[in-house]
Amino acid sequence: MAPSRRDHLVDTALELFIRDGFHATGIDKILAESGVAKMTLYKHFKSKDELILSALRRRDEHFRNWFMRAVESRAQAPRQRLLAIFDALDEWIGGRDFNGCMFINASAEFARADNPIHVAAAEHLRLVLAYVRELATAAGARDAEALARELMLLAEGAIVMAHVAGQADAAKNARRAARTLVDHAFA
Amino acid sequence: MAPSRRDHLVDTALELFIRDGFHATGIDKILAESGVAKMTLYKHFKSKDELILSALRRRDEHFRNWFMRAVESRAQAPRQRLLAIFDALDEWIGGRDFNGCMFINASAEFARADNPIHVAAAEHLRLVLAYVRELATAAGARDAEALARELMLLAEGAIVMAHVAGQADAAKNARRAARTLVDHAFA
DNA sequence: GAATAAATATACAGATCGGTCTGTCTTGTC
DNA sequence: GACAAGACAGACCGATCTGTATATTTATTC
Repeated sequence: MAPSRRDHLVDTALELFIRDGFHATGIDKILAESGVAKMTLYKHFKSKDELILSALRRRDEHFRNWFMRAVESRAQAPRQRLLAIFDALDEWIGGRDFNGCMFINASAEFARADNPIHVAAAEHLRLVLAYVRELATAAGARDAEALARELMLLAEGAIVMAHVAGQADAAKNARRAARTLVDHAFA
Repeated sequence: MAPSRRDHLVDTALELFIRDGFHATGIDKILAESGVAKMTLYKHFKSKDELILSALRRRDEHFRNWFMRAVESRAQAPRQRLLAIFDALDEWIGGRDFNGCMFINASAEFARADNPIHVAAAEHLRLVLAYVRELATAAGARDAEALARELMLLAEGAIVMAHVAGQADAAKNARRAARTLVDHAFA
């Protein structure tokens, strides 16, 4: 079954938003790239912001799905999975299409905390943090919440250092630090 | 001596760029806010991008100046200064005007690595990292480069978690993790 | 006080923005 | 074959964008 026009639109928008940013990507470029008519877009979405929100939702789904599979396929032991987070991160960062975290970027362009787009970005981080907390709990960390938050800091920091400063080995540095923190959390 | 029109322009632009972002801040808004004429702007800057670059340079100067003073006024012992980084960070994040890191935001809006604005953002992180490395070296860490990079990850991660997810205590979590990493680096 | 330089106001150009409207063409169903 | 739904093309709207041109006012300096 062919993807619906709506899905195709969201996929195309997602790609362009990640590559060029939100403000820099005009409606017309999305339409030209996807071959969809303008009226079709506005039949499915009330505004560009709604399209952005749909793209963020899809990205959140895809990313977390990929991430959880990547972590869990790399290690069975819960404690090893906490480190596998950074192996997955390294794979992502090293990929050809890496262009930073879409949600960090969205928060940058829609800075006010009450903007629905910013709220969606915050929710994404909340969900990823919840997953890391699950891993930490399963591993039996003394303070799973604290450990999860610390590992999140390393992960987000690695994304930033890789994207902004071009540090290709950021995830490897993060993994080394994570091992120290994990060891300490179980000592 | 009154600040020059040029300086006033850069200061106003800086404020608006931090608050609303780069693409979302039009030339006209900067002019209206600063009370400067358009021709004056284009006498001093060839383009908006040049104004952005000037704003980034000023921000880099101001921020690193503030940051180094904030760290060094909080602790004398080099090893304590490594932790004071996160106390300074906490003060910044808790401030009323905190709106994320301007350089992370710039890299988000100007995503291509060869864009001069992106390059300027990368340079800022490089300089901050160099300072942290100095602190780590002065403290006599076994591997100052590695420790500095790890602490940078925590710092950038804290900025992201605070701005995107609204985690007001991100710097405190980062400080806790930093203590573990620092202790480990001297063990 | 005249000359000079700088900043001003204002209008405008040309492009692009998000979004609307009209009308045509295709497609599937009865 | 008639009909309805949905996607298409493309003109169009007002607003806004960066950047330019012109002409006036202000301030400094000799």
